[in-house]
Amino acid sequence: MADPLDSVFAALADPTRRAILTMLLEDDMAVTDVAAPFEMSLAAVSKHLTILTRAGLISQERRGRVKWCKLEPDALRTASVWMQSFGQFEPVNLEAFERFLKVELSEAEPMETKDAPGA
Amino acid sequence: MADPLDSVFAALADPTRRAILTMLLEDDMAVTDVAAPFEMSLAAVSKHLTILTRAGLISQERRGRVKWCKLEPDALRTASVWMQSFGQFEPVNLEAFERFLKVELSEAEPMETKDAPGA
DNA sequence: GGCATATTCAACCGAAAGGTTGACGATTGC
DNA sequence: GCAATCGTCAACCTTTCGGTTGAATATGCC
Repeated sequence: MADPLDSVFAALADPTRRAILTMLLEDDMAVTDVAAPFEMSLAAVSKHLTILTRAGLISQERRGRVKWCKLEPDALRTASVWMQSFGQFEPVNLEAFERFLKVELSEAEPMETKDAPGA
Repeated sequence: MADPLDSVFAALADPTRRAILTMLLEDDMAVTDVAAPFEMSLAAVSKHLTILTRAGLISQERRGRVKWCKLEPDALRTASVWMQSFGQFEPVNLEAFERFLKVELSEAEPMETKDAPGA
């Protein structure tokens, strides 16, 4: 996987890993505490954390016998920027991009879902 | 995969599919033309297009024996909003966007020098 | 030292991803 | 009508993914 976007998007594709990122948004956490809310084993969560780390989405720092997990938003920014480029069709129109962002951020709360493009 | 974010991010995790989306950014294309620049078989590309369709990232419309593929950016927006509402980082900065465009567009070029489908 | 705690490793498993090939159903054009 | 074109389907293969379990490796505590 040469392209970092590969690993970032692959990491984001799993609901458990997205939930972990959301948890880490509030605070840094130890591995055991990250694992607590999930039904799966600790080892499974540990694997998820490895995947998130390799994607650059989190960092892990060991202090004593506890490993602390910390959100690393930079990797998310890269992917976000990539996706933004599809939001508007004039690739170099930064004004449109700016307008788009304003609308986007103000609508950040209601996550509407759309499907069935067949229409 | 209940959550639409699952399928959207999973679709974006593959470099072939991201390349397809970039191609469709310029114009709607027939399946055969989409497949032309890639080394893999037509059937493989057809599968990728099915995945993109199920994620809602593109739509496919059959006219005669040709099936046209069209970008559907709305699905991307859902994922984008998720990342924005998530990010502690300041709203995507325009410099990063500009830098991204330069890199992305210069990388997209050699792929299309083959037969320039849909140009 | 000895034991509990924190985390990973290793081996294994079933399912899904991503690719191939060959056959097949439509559609078009001569 | 028949052959070429467009695209998918079906079967198959290999690799990766996401999970399990049990053992192993630190580390902290008394």
